Amino acid sequence: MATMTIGRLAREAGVGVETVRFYERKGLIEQPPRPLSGGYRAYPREALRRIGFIRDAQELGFSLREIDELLSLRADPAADSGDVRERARAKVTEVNRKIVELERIRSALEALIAACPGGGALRACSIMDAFEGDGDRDRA
Amino acid sequence: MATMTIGRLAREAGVGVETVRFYERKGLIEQPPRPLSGGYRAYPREALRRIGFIRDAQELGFSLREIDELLSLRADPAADSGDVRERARAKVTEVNRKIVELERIRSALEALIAACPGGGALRACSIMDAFEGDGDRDRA
DNA sequence: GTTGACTCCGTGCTATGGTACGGGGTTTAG
DNA sequence: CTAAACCCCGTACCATAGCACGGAGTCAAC
Repeated sequence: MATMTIGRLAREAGVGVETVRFYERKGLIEQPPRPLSGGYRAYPREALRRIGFIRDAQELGFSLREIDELLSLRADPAADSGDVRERARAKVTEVNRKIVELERIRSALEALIAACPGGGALRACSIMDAFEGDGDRDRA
Repeated sequence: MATMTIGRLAREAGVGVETVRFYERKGLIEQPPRPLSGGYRAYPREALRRIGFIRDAQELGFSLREIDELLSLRADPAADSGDVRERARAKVTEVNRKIVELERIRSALEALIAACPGGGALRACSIMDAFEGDGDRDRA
């Protein structure tokens, strides 16, 4: 069969069984079909990719609520596709901002690495000396 | 004078006063000098940039503990600069991974935007259809 | 020298994202 | 048909990252 139990899904996804149930309660993964009168959940393999996406997005600073928003962006005939496009574009902007900030941090780290090439007599330097942060975030 | 009170610092940084004190307790910003016998904290303007960095890094999925690690990467003569370089390089690798994942998410969003150009009769599509996630994270 | 805004500190509460537990029911293998 | 391994659900507990509060001290201005 092409389905798996919750235990196997959790193991393969590298999370706990409780985490899968937690995501289900939060609506991040849909409750899979199960034999009437209380049998076990039978997950399609696709659920594995979905959990992978959730974990990836979490490491990038998206909350579960935001991940739910990402996942519920869908273009089906029943939805207002203009609205979906708009929200998707907003997410792209957000992602681009994150990439820019990560690149700034990377630059700062690389400057730090370059600045201390050996056990020489260097002036103290930290990541803040190289980080180009202007604190523009709250001037909206 | 070139210093500011905690209230002003918090306002300009866009955080609460309690948050500043919280960061101080956690060692993320050092306790500023203050008149002996209990006067007010006098923050240098630099503290503003530091808080900016903390907020930026948080939005990118770094925990306060990890941010502390980033901030304490410093190449001063008293430190083992080889070790600092090594840790900095590890952080660069981590940052690069995050950038790659964000680019994958961006591609998926752009595919979604392209796939639903108007109110046409399109097959349902979601971000998962375009996301190239192989779930390799736990095969270490 | 008093008022009002601000700061001090400790303590307690909240939301998020889980993890642990425990008394059951289910499934599969022998 | 029974035992081991797994799953069910609810509830409780935990760490992280703050926010709220309250009584007291401080500072600036009038």
